Amino acid sequence: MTNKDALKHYDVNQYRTPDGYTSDIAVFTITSEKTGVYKPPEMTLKLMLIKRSVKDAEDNPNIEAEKWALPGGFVETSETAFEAARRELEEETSVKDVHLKHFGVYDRPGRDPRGWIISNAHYAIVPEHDLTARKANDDAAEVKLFSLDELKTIALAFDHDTIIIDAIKMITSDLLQTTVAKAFLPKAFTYSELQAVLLTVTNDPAIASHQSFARKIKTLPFIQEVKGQTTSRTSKKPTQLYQFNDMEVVKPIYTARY
Amino acid sequence: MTNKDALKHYDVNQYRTPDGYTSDIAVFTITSEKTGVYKPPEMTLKLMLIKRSVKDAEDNPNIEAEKWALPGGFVETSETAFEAARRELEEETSVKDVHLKHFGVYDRPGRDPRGWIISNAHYAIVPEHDLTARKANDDAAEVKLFSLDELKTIALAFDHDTIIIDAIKMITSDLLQTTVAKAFLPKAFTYSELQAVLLTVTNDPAIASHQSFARKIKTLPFIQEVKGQTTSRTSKKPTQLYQFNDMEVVKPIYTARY
DNA sequence: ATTAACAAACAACAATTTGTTAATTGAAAG
DNA sequence: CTTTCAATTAACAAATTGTTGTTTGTTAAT
Repeated sequence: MTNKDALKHYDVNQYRTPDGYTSDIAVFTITSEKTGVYKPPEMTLKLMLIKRSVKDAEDNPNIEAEKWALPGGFVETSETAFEAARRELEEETSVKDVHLKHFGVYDRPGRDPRGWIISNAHYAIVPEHDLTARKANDDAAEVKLFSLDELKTIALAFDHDTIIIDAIKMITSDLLQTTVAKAFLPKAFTYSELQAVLLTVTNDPAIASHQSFARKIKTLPFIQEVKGQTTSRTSKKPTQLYQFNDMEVVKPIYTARY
Repeated sequence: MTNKDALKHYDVNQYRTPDGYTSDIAVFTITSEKTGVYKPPEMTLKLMLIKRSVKDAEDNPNIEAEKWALPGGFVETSETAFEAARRELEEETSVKDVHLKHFGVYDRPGRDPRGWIISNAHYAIVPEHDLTARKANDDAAEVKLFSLDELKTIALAFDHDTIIIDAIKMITSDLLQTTVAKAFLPKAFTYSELQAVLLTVTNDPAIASHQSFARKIKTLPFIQEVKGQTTSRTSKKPTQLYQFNDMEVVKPIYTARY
């Protein structure tokens, strides 16, 4: 094999190599504040952050201590950053099968005082009740959910402020332009539950109007009725359940209404 | 400063570090085949690839020789992968100010036989005439533009087949869902030129129909008429020129028509 | 000078979708 | 029995789209 010969001559150290490769995760959840029985919930999009502890696991002073940060950690040689994110998320929250998506790389020289460390950033969507089982580990003194407004007011470690801005931008456009909203919802949901999810990131009147949205959901090719299935979660009158099918759509901005 | 104390205890070598960090670029262009004078052009989306030479710059056997590959190279400590992409693209094609966007990271263990090498992938949009000035460098025996159909038939280096599939997916959805189309067009363009760009990645009837698209372009909030400016590039009758303004829009799939 | 050719622009009308307001339904709660 | 309320249905005007056909401005051939 000709690659073998070439490898003999290849010196892996002719370039300076990074000092580390980390995987960070912006964990989003939507908290549902029930406004009463037989009412649709009020939903708020929140981001989970951990407070970096004063001492690390070996009892040494911790870097960027007492600031809020995205959960994450070093990627191992045997895994991808995506797999590392899944592993770390399970260590942190004991949740498997979360929706996870890469959204950016952060590699600005000097972004981490420990050296040339590249961060591969992902966002995750975790249902609220799965986060209640979360627990702080050695490196994380505290875990807390922040609304997008609260985020503006706190001190963040490293360049996590930049990463978080990008994460919010990405989850916002994905919620509106893809079917990820399904990761926030039960398999079968009502039109008003879907609507509440979307309203956490938009105030588009065509989505905010009950009549328009209830009429529209019936015609969306990527959503279908669950025939004969209803629930009374959101109203006294039993209401139709819907589910996403596996269709993915891309709609041009050039054919939309303005 | 408390970070200083923490750094004394931080051992940069406690984790295995990557053997390299590269920046790869999927360079897209649209070739305009003029179908005649005073006619709108036929456009085709193409990807520029380089053929890896048998020997490298030091006259040693080259890795993945004679396969087609994305241009790219190692990121230096003093720069981001994005800056490296810009630098390499200028070295390769002598073009500055190209539209450039990150779209993925490739870090599967074993993807590169030289070691643990992480690729940060970008796509670039370069006007066709800027690519004519391109020249092969030491590492690149040959440079060629491939249509999306031709790409399926050739041997690609490393995991560049996967990277290219993702690049095409990304530029397709960006062309339709953002205003990047402007990077393929002159500052002022006709409705049929914009239409031709979009038709390289979609066959949506609302875009393909001349009447519908010509009527629609007047109502798009992110495009405006260049008052009183016309051209005869595409027809004998002088036709109105348009330009993108700086508005960015996000249109939900939930309010589109199906 | 007249005419053919042709993309762009415009017109017109039916079909469809949306915005809006109002009425109805079904079950819970008092 | 009545009230309450989210969901659903109805109805109609307003706006947008699909479609077909006509006009316009210019080039090029006769």
